[in-house]
Amino acid sequence: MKDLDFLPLPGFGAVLLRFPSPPWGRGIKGEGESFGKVSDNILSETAFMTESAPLPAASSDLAEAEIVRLKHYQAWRDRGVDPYDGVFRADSTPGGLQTKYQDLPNGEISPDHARVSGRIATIRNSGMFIDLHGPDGKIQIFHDVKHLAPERAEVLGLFDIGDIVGVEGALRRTPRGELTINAERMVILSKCLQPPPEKFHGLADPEVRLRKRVMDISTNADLRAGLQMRCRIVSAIRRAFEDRGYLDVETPMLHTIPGGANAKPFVTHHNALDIPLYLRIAPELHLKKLIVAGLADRVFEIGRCFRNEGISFKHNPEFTSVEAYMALGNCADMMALAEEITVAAIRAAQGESLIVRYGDRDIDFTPPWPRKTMIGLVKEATGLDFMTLTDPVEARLAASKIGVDTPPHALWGQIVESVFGAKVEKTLIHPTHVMEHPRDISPLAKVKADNPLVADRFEAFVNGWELCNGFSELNDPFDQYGRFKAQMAARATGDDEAQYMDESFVEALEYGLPPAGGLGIGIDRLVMLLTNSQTIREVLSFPAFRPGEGASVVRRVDESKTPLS
RNA sequence: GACCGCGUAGCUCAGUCGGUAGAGCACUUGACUUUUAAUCAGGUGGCCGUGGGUUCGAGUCCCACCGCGGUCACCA
Repeated sequence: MKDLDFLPLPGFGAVLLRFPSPPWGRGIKGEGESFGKVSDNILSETAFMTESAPLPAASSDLAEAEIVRLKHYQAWRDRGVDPYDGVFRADSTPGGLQTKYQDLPNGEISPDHARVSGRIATIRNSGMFIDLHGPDGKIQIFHDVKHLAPERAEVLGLFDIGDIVGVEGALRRTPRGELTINAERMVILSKCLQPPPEKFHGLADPEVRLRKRVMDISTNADLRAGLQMRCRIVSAIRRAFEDRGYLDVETPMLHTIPGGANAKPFVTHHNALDIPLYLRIAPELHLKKLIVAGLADRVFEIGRCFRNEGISFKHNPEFTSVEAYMALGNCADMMALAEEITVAAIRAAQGESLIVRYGDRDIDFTPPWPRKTMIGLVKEATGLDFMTLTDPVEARLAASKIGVDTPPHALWGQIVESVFGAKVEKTLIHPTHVMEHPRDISPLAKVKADNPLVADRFEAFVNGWELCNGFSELNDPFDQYGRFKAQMAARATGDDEAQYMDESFVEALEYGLPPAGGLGIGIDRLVMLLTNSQTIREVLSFPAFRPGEGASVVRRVDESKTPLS
């Protein structure tokens, strides 16, 4: 056996395991030339000295599994290897190899070599079989321990589940059908000091899942697939807007006046300017300013909004929306656009079918979606016709009689909205455009020419959730100024989510905003529907939660004075 | 914010009527060497969320607090 030919030189760190030529088939034939060549590369990539780290110290409250990992870390150091400073160039990924060699028959060995990196997920047969997980899939690693030199076999034991390693070797498919790399070398690229979650169940406690989010994503294939799907959906949405001539723009997150929505903002402070700044609750006003400015006739922005409100299965303090504005467009254009964009997202998620399975429901997104007025839906559900109950006092009394209580200062439109929210919203399972929202609750939308009580505005509801919001943008600066004044009055009566006067926005309107349609879509909720996720946490990489006491092996070791022995 | 539920080993979970703290995975020692959540035999590992109370005795009962979840409220 030629094992010793390939031992790393003293002081050359990261090449740790060398295995002899495999005792089977074509691997023997190809081994000499390709191995020698690649070997030089790996040696050159990894040939560097590593400083000896200070001896770690472990406090007695470390779990045994943590201490073992620290000892393995130290053992690498003792061999002159920095287990965080390896260099490895992969030419393949686990999932890519699964696809490329899907036709390799059981028991066959490919003449090809591959170099992959990944995280050790399981170790079987005392290191003989290792499952290596990468973002796109997994592949099995095989070590023929019988042919491993004793000094190398010893090093094999320094690998732990969770370590990130690089592996090179020939490809084969085992008689039982598992695509496998016959490892000729394995390199430590990053030592895993924390014991990973239980390999079969992963993390189950919802709190632990949040606090150890990194490991949840790493070990929970469904979560990982959902987050990856989210990214593809967002890309598809971006492409769909660009295909329709919309310019992908960015506007400020820090606002001097929180505007564009009725919501409570997060407040921060700019030191040099010595002014409060608000994390944006909506990009709306800035995007319309860009239309005024003539940057483009069509703009869109996919990005974060922040609202200082409660957390629930469909609310996160920061969330992602897309907003789009179309010069010369109107509310009807936006309803059609909402359908097109949603269909593009569905195609990215599941292909041709527009029937989306969510929980135990099949939701049919086939356009065009039904278009109904809010007043009409409320009348259908309750028998109350708010077109004839236009006095706030009468309206409030009527709502109260059917169990919908509203505050004394509530405007007619707010009462209608409350009844709609209580009696109608939950019933809208299949996509439905709800049109003609009350003017009172639509301070940025044009009123309907034939009915000044309602705005030319719609919201699309799916599964009882609001998914889209769009309208014919109010571009009359006189009207807009008056609407802001009305919002200020509402704020004065205790409505702390009413909007602020934004004089710079009114001034922009005074330069002339062309007639325009605007649309907003809640990305998180759309992704929830398309990934069959029951909570918004499943579609966010790092959902919000209250911080608790952290636990870190490194920190505890640093604080300890007991040397690790 | 209100109510209900949960919190036990690194992870997943049992824990009966209040009476010595349990299993699987992980880790470790050994066996095994073409496994697939490998298997087999032994071993290590606990502030039972935190603090108080009742009791001869509390993981278990009571109170408070912390965290999480659910329902409701709030929420474009």
